[in-house]
Amino acid sequence: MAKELKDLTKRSEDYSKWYNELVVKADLAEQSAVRGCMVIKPYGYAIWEKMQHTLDEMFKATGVQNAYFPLLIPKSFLCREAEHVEGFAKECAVVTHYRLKNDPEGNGVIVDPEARLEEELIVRPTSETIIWGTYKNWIHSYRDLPLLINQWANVMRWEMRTRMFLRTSEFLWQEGHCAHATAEENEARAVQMINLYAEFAEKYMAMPVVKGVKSENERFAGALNTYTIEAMMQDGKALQAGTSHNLGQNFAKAFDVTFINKDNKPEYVWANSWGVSTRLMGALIMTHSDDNGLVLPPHLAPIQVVIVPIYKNADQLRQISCVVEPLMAELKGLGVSVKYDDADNRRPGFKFADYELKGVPVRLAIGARDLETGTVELMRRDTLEKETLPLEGIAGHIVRELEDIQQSLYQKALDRRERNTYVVDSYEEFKQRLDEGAFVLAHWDGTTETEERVKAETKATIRCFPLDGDMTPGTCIFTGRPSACRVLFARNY
RNA sequence: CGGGGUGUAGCACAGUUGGUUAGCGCGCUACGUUCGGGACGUAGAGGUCGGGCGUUCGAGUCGCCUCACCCCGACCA
Repeated sequence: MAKELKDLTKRSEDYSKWYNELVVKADLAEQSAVRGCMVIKPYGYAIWEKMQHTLDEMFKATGVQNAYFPLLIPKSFLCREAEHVEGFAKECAVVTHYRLKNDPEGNGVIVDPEARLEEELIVRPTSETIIWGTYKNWIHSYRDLPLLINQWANVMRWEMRTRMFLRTSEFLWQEGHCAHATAEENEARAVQMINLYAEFAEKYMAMPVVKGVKSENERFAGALNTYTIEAMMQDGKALQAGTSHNLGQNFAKAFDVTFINKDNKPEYVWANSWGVSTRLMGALIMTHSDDNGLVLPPHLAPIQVVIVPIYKNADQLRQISCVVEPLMAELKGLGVSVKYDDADNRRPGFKFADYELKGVPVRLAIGARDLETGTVELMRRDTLEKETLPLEGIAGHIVRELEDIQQSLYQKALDRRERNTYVVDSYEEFKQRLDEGAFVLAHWDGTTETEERVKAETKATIRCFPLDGDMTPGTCIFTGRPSACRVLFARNY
């Protein structure tokens, strides 16, 4: 037992390298042989699929359709939008050849030097360029607009340093690319999508977020305006969880995408793009998990309820199963995802610990004792509290309990963020609060120069101008110059 | 690309001033006893010690080279 615990502690230490000593390694992913890429294991992928399906339905409700564009982008496409190149073209994987051949010296295969591509292809780091290259052919009239497209895809950025879930070389994401006829409609769409992300984060991930606008320095290469949702992790650091960009007419101009408007005049199309990635899984882990492992909000848990039978022999198991099976049917009828773990190659204690590690929100245990008394033991993953309840009416109770867990996870995260958010008026306090792990609302003179100086001195960056922030002018706490409003500072992942 | 660190069984590690047959724990396999918080006993399987070259009678251990990974910077969702 002591050894087991030590082992668990070791796993905890191991995981802390990634997640700042917050949670135990929950075995969702592992590093692949390819530099900085991850293998997402089935249970981890099930969580991602749940996120995908939920987001997909939300997108479709706003009129967005899914499509798919090529993985490889001709290098020339990336040169079209100057600012985009400036911000993005650097850390990319490049395809230079199209064929291998057998090594004449017998050492396996080599790249065939004869097979050099005339133009290199870039493994997409994001798809704006190829999509706008395509939109040129799709958009001719105001009747073709708005064009609302989303793609679920993988992208690759040759990151110098990778971190599981938060910054892998290859990651899974969705990227929405919309084209609109007017600037107003376009801006409204960018705002709509950041609101959608915020709703997803709060309702499904139980993760409160600050909606805001990025500073000029932090915004997407080629965008007029970048909206962001920023979440606070358990150590007080910020994580950018989703973005939505108003790209103005930059990409339309770069790719010559015009339409004939109602007055029969040609006009450039207005563009926006928006995305969230497997980073959300990192956010989920770092927001709720504890030393026993994952804690999943019921709305995203692949398994919401696990039932563990406790029995001494096959006959007892049969009796327990007779009680469990109708309950399973009832729960499924209520839309609850339930697993009955009657595997006899693991003992109950092992299963308990294992499902805690997996973050299953509700656990039921039923043994011979319960059969006699007509009860069941229910445990909540978030509080680890156990209760013995009558079997009668348990399904309805579970549904309410799941909802309660969802709410209380959100409330707990919100309380933590509010407790650790400070309105600050001196540089001294600014530094002190950051060291404690906090969000800081402070006045700033609006210059990139000051922003970078603060980053160099404190490692804190401007996360955003909060959309519902305090708009009262003041004086910059770094330079004493006038400031239009308070901005949100934090250290970030 | 700079600075630091680690490579020994599936995982996590120990391995003395160089010494003969390379070890512990977890996991794995078989059998038995167990089963309400990660069970226990017995018996097993599993290693070109990251790779290469060198020093030596002898290298997991020393030297040089190389590769991979991790951490801190620059880059970034």
